[in-house]
Amino acid sequence: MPKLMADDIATALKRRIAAGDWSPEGRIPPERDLAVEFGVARNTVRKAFDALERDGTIVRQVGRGTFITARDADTLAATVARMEDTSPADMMEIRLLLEPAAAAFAATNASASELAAVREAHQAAVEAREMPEFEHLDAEFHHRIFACCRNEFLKEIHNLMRILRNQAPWFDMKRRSFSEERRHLYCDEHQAIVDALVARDPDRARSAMAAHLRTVERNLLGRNGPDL
Amino acid sequence: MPKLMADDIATALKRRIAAGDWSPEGRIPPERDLAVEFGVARNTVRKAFDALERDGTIVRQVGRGTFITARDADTLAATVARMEDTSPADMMEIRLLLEPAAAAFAATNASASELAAVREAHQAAVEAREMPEFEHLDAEFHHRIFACCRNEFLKEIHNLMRILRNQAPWFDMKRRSFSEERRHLYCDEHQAIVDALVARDPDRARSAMAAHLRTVERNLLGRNGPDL
DNA sequence: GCCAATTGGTTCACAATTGGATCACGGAGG
DNA sequence: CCTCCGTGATCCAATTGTGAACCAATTGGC
Repeated sequence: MPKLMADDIATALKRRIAAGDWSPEGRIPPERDLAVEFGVARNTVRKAFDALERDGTIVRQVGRGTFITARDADTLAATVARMEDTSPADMMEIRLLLEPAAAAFAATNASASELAAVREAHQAAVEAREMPEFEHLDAEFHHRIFACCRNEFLKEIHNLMRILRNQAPWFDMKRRSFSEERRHLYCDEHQAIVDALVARDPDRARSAMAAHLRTVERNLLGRNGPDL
Repeated sequence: MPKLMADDIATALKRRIAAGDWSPEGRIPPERDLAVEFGVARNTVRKAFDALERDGTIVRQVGRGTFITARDADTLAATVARMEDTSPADMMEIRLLLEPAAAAFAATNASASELAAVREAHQAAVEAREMPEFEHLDAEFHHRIFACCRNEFLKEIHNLMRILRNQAPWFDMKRRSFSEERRHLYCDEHQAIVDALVARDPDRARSAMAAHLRTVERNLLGRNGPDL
């Protein structure tokens, strides 16, 4: 008979919580069940829970159950909230990481109709004259490339970036950096990307996209990107 | 059996809305039908709808029905909901894209204390014996590398991936693929990454991480990754 | 224009589950 | 002998799900 079973159970529970046995923000099995599982009286489990409750790792609610107090870092909502503070520089760094790869994927994986959709978005952007409309079509162009990748997760990550970039501070920045000359440059670079996709040339697609993004970075942040 | 069904149903509904199951005209089946479909009392479905109505994803009208408000798949919440269905293969593809780059960033940018934190997590993982604990420390190791990158957005993306991988279907998959032998292999590969970081060698860090992830991919998906 | 069917809104009593609290019992150890 | 701690049991209080009934608004057919 080991001394202080309650303490032992408390530490065992802590480890299992830390290990993620019951997902964060999740519910812990009822005291009665755990008592059976540990082969111990319910009162003893309660003692153990008392300790965990005191140091704040769990919360108990009559009639509902016992819950792990999720640390902020471990919830989707908190993570997304933190993303909303992303700086333009950080964002550009990630775009530079993901989009050339996405363009390469697209060059190998895209179906004919998907390619047509990309060209169509490009064409629409060429014809757009005002800044908000061009902005929207530009984003659509990039998004359709991601839609060719055969990777839903990558597509959703880009979706996320697009939403973040559509929020107020970004919009002002884009407006300030916009000019007719730059719009033409972007269209040319888009054309180069489309050409590479149509040619099914992943490497050229990758480098065309990288070149384009470095241009965007230069215009947006007023400095040279790294030479990748 | 009160097991917080309303919450479960609410998240299920959110996901189906995000996925566009019964869009596009925006109408959701009647409460009575859904109650049957979920095998649950109508009152319970109503509870779930109450939550969705509060956070504005649906609108209800007596005599007409329940409708999706944000038909736009362009909200953060919907995007994240769709991410929850990410397949392991897609996830691994993105990890293979981001983590080697992150390791390279870390090799150049990490502060001494951040490097120490990475080593500490590695050491703890080496000493862990049980599968859930090792799993958790393994994730922590990877996350601390991202924390060295000087890119908050990249860090949060990884956080997001970590949370997704902690959900039920993934957990079972990881458990099945786990073995003592593989744990040792992972530890060795982690060591190689740590060595490269300490040596401040971005290229070696990148390739060590890539090699590690290909091992993980092989074990998790039971096939060879592409030779990058 | 009226009526019936559909659909969300509301309320109620009931049962099941779950944490909260207390008590008597018994063994281990001082 | 006395204290500490786990056991087993009992009862309480809070929450949730169930099933049913009825109301109110909308729609569509007659």
